[in-house]
Amino acid sequence: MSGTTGDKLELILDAAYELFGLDGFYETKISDIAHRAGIAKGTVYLYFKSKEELCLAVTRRDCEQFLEKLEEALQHCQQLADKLHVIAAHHTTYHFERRKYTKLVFRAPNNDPELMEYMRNFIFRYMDIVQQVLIEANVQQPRWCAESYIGMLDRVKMDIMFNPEFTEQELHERTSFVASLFLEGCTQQINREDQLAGQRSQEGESE
Amino acid sequence: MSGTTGDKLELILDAAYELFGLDGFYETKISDIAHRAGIAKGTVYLYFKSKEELCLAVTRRDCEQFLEKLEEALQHCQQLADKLHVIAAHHTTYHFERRKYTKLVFRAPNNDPELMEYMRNFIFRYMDIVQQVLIEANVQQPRWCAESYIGMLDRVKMDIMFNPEFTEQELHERTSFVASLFLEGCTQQINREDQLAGQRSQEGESE
Amino acid sequence: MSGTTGDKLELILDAAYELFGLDGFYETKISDIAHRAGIAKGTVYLYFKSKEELCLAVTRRDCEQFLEKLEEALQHCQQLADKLHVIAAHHTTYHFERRKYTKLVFRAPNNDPELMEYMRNFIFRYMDIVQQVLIEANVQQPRWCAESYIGMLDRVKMDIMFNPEFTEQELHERTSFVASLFLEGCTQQINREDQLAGQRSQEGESE
Amino acid sequence: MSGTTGDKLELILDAAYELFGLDGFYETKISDIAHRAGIAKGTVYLYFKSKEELCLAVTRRDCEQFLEKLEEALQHCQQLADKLHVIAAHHTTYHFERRKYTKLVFRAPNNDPELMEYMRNFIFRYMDIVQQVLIEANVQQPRWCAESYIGMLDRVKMDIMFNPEFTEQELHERTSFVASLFLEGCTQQINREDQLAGQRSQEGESE
DNA sequence: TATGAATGAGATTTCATTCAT
DNA sequence: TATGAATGAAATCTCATTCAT
Repeated sequence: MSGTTGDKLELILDAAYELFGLDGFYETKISDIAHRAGIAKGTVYLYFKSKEELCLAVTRRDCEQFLEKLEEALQHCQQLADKLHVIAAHHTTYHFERRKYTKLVFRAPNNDPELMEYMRNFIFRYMDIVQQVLIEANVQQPRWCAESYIGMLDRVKMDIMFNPEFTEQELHERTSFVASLFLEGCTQQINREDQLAGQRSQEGESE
Repeated sequence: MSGTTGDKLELILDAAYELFGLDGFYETKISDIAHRAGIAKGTVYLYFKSKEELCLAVTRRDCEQFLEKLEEALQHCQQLADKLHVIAAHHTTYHFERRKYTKLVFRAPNNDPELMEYMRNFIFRYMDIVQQVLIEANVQQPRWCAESYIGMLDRVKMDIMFNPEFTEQELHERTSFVASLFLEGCTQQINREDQLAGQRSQEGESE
Repeated sequence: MSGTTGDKLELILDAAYELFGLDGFYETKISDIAHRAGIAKGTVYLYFKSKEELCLAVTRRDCEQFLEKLEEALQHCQQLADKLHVIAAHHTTYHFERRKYTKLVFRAPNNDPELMEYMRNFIFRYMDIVQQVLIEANVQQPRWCAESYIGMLDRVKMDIMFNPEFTEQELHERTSFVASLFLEGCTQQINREDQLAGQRSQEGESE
Repeated sequence: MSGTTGDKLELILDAAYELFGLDGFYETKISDIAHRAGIAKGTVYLYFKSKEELCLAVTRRDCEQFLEKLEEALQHCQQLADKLHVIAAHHTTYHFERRKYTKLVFRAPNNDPELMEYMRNFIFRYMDIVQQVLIEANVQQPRWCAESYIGMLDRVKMDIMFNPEFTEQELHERTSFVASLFLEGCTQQINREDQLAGQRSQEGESE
């Protein structure tokens, strides 16, 4: 009545994002979504042909936003280390901010080919961006590196999701940690540690 | 007599693993499972109180096996590098061998607390094993390192799952790559590359 | 519009009353009720949350009607004897008119606490009405008398239900009989009979 | 193994009586009965063709016992008043003793013709006994009187069943009350009361 | 007789989707 | 567009009964 078409579409997407994210695709009823959006059940079907299509739209909006913001953030820095940190921070922060809803990813319709295809594509695009950063810095095997980096970050995401007490403080630490681990590997730390140990043992008799 | 009982339980678990893995929890009907196991629908309920409980049992069997085999494999090597490689190989191979079914992980019942708890626990136990390996090698931040390593491997798992043409050859390459990246970080490679480039440019005119 | 809604609810209640009454709660399938009401199975669940709730609604409608009509009928008479007759006639006639369906009372869901509570309450309300009539006439032990009266009438109801050939003629006779028995007790009749017999034997030799 | 056939049959009947009585026919599972009887589910079917037949057997045993005991008790008295009291006491006591299980009557299979027929028959036999007592005392309309008497007693039974706090004390009072009400009617009490009131008002000015 | 694993018909209930208004 | 009552397919789970041992 008072709103335009666009308004209602947005309302539906918001409601669906929230409920799919909180309860999962299968557990969320169209009527719940309509109720939360403050519209009638039938109206949902004026905008989306099916529950699956709605889920795809929700996912798409979320993922596109994710990529957009990432690209924007990457424009403000030049160095590899900076860029990696930006990527990491974006990944973890994005999911931290949406930690109530991030579960969406586990709770999508299992057998919707369009959604599967979109997700496959999304991850490619995400990897492409990271890969590009690595290529520019002459990193070898940029594709696989990119993928590994995203994997490391996704594990942090899982922690955020599974652990309700995950703090912002921890978020920053973990973010920096992942970036540095990726850059230098774990051996660096061993080496340094060993070197320190070596120095210490030279200085005196220690275990 | 008692063998028959065991048989049937195993038949159900196998059928359920296959169908949950192929089609997802929600898309799989108990009657499908029964049919594939060659038994009657009601029989499933003699062994499992509910579909959720069956799913939990399937998941549990799978995950326990995963951890058992990992620990066994780790006993045959001493060096950090070897151990990391064993972990990586186990992770990727395990999922490669079950690549038709690994989807199970995405397709679990969304809101079954017992399953959620079990999965949470499983990941902890997995991380503990990796962490222990790192601790023995004096790696700093062993917990976070372990987690990152698993994240990197999980990303490979996703590739295996999403990409039907993933080859065994690629599997080995990716496995080694992840282990080495984790050890040395991506900068190592840049450095080497830069050094090589430096050397080459000293020797003559290079691009 | 709103009339339609009411219609459907009424249709369901009518169908359920008929089928629960004829066949019993457990033997009646929701699909039967829907079919008889000329609607879809799912529609029943728009109006009633469960089969039990539907049964409660059916029972409630029936019982409330019973009490309403009773109270109305009682307003038209003053004397105790008249009132007792009205009560008896109402009880027997009500069940005679519904003799095909009265079986409902035996055929309720066994363990629905709400229904149990409602029935318990209904019988109290019924007894209160009868008790009030007795109190106004200074009858001693009005509670227990009321209860006994209802018991006597309920036995007639059972006869009506169990005996398909129960006639309207018999109905009236039984009704009057119960009312008079309740008022005067069975001894009265013995006495009269004895007196009559005594008189007769005094007058001469009779049968 | 250690028991005879008779033993097991009795065990089953006992268990079935208890469970049908406590939970109702539909809510009681054959497996529950077997469990409580300490035998295997299949064994029940060696003794009874179906759940309905078992229920019939349980009911039959219960009802036959009821009638037997009643007839026995009636042999020990001569006067109408005594006999009526014996009938009342037997009815109420029997159900009081079994008050946990009396619910059986409401919870029988709805559409088993054999059981329906048996119950119809049982009530006839019960009424015949009471009727005979009344005939011997020259009570008019002995059939209807008998029926009314049983109705009054059945209402007490209902109270016993529905009211968990029904005491033995109350049981005796109610029993006597019903017997006396049946004999003398409620008017007697009014008359007496009125006479007393009349006497009192003659003796002085009292409210 | 006794067992209890196996069966499978069948019932309730849910909910995505439609469509008359 | 917007509504929401109505639909009905479909899925889980139960449990009386059977039967091989």
